[in-house]
Amino acid sequence: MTTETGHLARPTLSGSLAEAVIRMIGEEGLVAGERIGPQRDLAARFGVAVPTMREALRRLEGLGILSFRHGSGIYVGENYNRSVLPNAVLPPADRERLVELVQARVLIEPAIAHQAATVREPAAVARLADLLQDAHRCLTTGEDRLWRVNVDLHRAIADAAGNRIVAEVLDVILLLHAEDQRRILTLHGDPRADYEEHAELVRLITAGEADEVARRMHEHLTDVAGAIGPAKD
Amino acid sequence: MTTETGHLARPTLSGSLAEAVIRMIGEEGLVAGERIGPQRDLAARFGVAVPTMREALRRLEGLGILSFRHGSGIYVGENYNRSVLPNAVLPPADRERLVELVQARVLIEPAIAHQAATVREPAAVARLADLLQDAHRCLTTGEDRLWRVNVDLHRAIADAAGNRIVAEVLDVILLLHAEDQRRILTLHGDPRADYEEHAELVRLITAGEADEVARRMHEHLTDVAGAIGPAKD
DNA sequence: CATGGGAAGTGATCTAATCACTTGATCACC
DNA sequence: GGTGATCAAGTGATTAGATCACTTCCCATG
Repeated sequence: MTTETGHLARPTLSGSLAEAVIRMIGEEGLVAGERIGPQRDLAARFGVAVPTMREALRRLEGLGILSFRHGSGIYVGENYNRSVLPNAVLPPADRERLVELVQARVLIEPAIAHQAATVREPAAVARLADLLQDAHRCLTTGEDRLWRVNVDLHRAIADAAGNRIVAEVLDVILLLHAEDQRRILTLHGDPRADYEEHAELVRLITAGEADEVARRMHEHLTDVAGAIGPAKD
Repeated sequence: MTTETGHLARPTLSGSLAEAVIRMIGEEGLVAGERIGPQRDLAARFGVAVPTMREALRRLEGLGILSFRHGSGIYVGENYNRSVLPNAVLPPADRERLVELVQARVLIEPAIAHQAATVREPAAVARLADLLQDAHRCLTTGEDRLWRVNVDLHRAIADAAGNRIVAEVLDVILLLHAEDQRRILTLHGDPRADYEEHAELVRLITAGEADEVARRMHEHLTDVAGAIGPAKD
């Protein structure tokens, strides 16, 4: 029970190498998308053989902190300096797992919306308006992008709450079994009603109506959860 | 679409190997702590050279899905079939980051407590009583374990909510910069008051007082956040 | 100016050998 | 007979160098 080291110890060479690479990225001020040196140079720099260096780099690739491109180079990934990460190699989800995923959203997102209406991070609030408009466009033209836009809208709400950890948590939840979530939610959802509810959520956040937006967000998500939850397949 | 592939694609050999290993673990029904075969056998089985196989395994090690023990074997780790993972190689946290961490708890935990008082997963509720008693013992004897016990109590509350995703989220938040969190919270906290508040939280959960426990949890955490938040160092 | 080819840079994989650590059994000693 | 040291086998860790595959970009050609 209370043992649990959380796999944080790194007594191994490969482990300390990974740590050293992280430090190096920080010192050189590299950001996501930029290239780190060639593996051969890195190996020489840290005084190890290429395969050993590659093991350390692969480890970071698993976390999404690095990204390999054959023939091109090794690049800093999106998850560098990100705290909460999704398990990228998760076994396929059963129905129960998906229900839990949606219920987790029911639990967390109202609180996020409440905070968003309180903090109202300007950049994110501006993006809310854009996304809403974009969603409306997709709705009239029937574009496939609608799902993505709606997800981005929920993420923008989290951004408006002004807390990176919270934003990352929601990000991960929305990313987990993303395809399954999309299938299940588009199946049970009404695009028109979704849009109206999103518009109302954005209005309430902009107006700073924290309590009301939390209530509405709860309803917005409970509708979906209720539709898929009880169904036993 | 907004770019962002979420590093889910695995066109590389090392990537599909990692996926295959995950499948293999599932098929053989292995659980955390059990040994997977020797790397040489695995390499032969999947028809690749040892270094290539090791790269795939290292990638999973980075995620905490595997654990290497020199001379002993390679074992299934705690994070197998876990959805939400902590970044184990995070650069050191600045003060702002730690404040966000605590604020994230303020945001999420009241909702968790509310759900816990509603669902009241029996096993977890039973553990709550045990942990409370344990905390009391630590308090009287002045043991160092108190911090760990208190953290476990918060985690048990999340378990009582009966949602694995939510429990994992809280787990990760409590694990992030754990040492910094411990330092900052023990500095500003009053062990005696903490115990009383925890006892009240447990009582309310057991009694199913969802709204009240959410309010109390919010206060319980706001006290701490308020104490460390404004201070500009 | 556009295009195709080729050279250089870089990652991907392999082979095969050696070293280091763990584990368990064996065996000597008490 | 029990206890402890020792050793052998199993397994991970690291190395070296070579070769193949992919990307990028420059330059010559049309």
